[in-house]
Amino acid sequence: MPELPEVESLRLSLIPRIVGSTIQKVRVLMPKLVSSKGTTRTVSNTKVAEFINGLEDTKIVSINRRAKNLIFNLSSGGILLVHLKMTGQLAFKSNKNSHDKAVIGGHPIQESELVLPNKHSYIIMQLDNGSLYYNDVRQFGYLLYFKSLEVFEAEGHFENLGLEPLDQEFIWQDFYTKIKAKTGNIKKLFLDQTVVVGLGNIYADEVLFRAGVLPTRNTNSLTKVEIKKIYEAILVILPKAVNMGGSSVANYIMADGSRGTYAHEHMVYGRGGKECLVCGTILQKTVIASRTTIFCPECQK
DNA sequence: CACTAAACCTGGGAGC
DNA sequence: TGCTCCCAGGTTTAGT
Repeated sequence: MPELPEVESLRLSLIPRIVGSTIQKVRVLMPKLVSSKGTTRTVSNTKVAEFINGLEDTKIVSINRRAKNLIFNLSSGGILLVHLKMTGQLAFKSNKNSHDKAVIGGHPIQESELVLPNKHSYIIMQLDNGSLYYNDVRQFGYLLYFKSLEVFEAEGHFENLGLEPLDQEFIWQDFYTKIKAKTGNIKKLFLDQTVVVGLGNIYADEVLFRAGVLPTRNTNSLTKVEIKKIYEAILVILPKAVNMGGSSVANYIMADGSRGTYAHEHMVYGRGGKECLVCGTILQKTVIASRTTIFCPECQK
């Protein structure tokens, strides 16, 4: 899936298009997607009806993000929570036939040809100014409706999430303290979202490469200097990736179907067996927490 | 507790 | 052209 830069780029591309729009009609073609996370998802007709009734005739007031979740605040006081998991997409088609190109960080992003709806458009929302499609090839994602902030908070969806790396609150001392309180290898720690959120398999490897730290290193062996390098790498890589619309490795797209260009900046992700772009050493591949992990044995210690 | 593997799914690419 | 196997941006849950 999209990691933080992709979810954030999607959010930024959605805001000018659908904040202020009213949801008129909702169609749920894949009922399990509106139900709670989990491995086997079964959904009652009542649950689907609650989802549809909660969203119809309500206005999208704002769109926020926590970790890799998108949070739509509705004029009714209700909340729509969207998680894209591996292959989710939110694509908007305007009623107007205009070519409206995505502009992220001041730079227009190249458009792709996206047919909407398509065979994986499983939830379709008709807005007053266009249509919003939730597509998801692998069907891992979910869209959850909560009738109020109180109900949403009571469910404790975000309770184990760590620091938001793009926030002002992401300060060095907090990061250092939190990381020192954990054990286990640093890559696994990034993937589990408990210290800092938003890094996934791509950005965990990219950050560790930039910081010069091996992904296999146990947190209790990391020096203060090394942790500082990791902290600084996060602060450089994530904003830059957002500015470039994220990494479109396979099917990640923004609201208008355009693709992000940060994949061109990848130093290690997807480059196992190739030469390190800094020192020329062959990049090594290993598996950590069941995920393919790429690193440079020379640049990372 | 900590860690790993499986589960949820479809599709693209590699190799034969 | 087609088959089989492996792999994929995430996260939860079952099993050791």
